[in-house]
Amino acid sequence: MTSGLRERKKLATRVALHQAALQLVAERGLDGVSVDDIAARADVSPRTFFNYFPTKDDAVLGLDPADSALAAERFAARPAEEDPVTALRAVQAEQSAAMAGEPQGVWPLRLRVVDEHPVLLARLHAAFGGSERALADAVAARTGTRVGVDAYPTLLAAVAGAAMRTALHRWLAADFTVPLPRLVDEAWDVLAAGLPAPRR
Amino acid sequence: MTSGLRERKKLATRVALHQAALQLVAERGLDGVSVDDIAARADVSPRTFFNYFPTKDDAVLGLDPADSALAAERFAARPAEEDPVTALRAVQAEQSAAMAGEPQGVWPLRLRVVDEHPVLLARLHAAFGGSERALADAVAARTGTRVGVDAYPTLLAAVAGAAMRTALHRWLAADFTVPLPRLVDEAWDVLAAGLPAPRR
DNA sequence: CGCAATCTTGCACGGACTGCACTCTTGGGC
DNA sequence: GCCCAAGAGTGCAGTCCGTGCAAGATTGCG
Repeated sequence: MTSGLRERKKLATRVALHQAALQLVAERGLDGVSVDDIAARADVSPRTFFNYFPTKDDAVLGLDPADSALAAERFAARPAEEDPVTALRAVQAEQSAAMAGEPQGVWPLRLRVVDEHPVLLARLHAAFGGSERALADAVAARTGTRVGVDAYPTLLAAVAGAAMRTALHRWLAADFTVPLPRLVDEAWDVLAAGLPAPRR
Repeated sequence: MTSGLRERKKLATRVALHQAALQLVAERGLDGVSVDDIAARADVSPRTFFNYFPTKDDAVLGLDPADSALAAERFAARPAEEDPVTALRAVQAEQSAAMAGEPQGVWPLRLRVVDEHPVLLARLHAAFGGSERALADAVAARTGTRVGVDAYPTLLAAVAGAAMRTALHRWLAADFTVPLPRLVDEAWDVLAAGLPAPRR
């Protein structure tokens, strides 16, 4: 699983850099923290920082680049006879549970920090965008449609992103007192019903 | 309407900077163009550039900051008895027609450039995000729901963004040979139906 | 015509990020 | 255990982005 010492060390510094970046920015704000600060707290040279993250912002978010393919893979792994929406709901149920269950409450902290820095929000959305593109391909494969030609795959992928972002937004607004998977589920209920106006 | 000479000149340089940025980046790529280059082509000093745009990326996109409130305003202006989805469809019909009708084909060029530079895509999505937040407030006001508490307003706003982005994506993919408003409309048809799997 | 507000510009600076070259560590063959 | 090749960490120098400040030019208005 975790192969050599080399791999483990590399992962460790990556995590250390992310933690340092996230915590420092939470304390001092994005502009109050320099790359040098982050590198110092993680005990590496400033130059090394850029061997791990291409950008200060990326270090703060600390997203695993492999994550962008994850949703698409899990979607593709669902039983073939399943409705696309049903399959997607299942995938996001898993994912949201995983996010909520991460140790140290990384996601809550991430979301708080992101909420205060529009730039990071843009970066996060860009990451979602990567997932969505991969997901659109998977949806196209499953439904026999074509990305770019038919509306369905791109739209469904984008809507999935919308569902997740909405859920995250409400999760933050509720100060993380509500289970994230439930919020995701509620979003899909509204979507599957065709977005009817709520009765007042 | 257009008041003094001052105002007109200011707008002119703003447009000049945007055009210069967009065209240069289309020619040489984002990294092949510096702020100095852009300022030079627009005939202003490099320092002045930053009086108009906070960022090189923003100059390339050249979005009017007032646009972020536009969708919400038009939505609020729709007849009160209208279904939220219906109202939103009408707003996006107007907007997409306006975008497609802009002189010089600015939007096609923008989209081509954005397509080649993920960073710009992130910035563009951030701009959409601004619109969506304002829109969510408007939806909340209309439906008597609360942003952050209820799913509906944030979700509907996010879905509207998804519809528009999907339409823009297909517009680009079709090399702008299909009318944008039709693509927007198709997206909403699928959404209003609850995202049923397309029959193969 | 002349003053006040506003724009433009140059200067200097800090921070992000990159290419290059050098050193140090790790992993594997012997 | 020894050695060497690959990979990782580091320092240095340099480019470009973006900002505060203060001086110079332009416009609007009385």
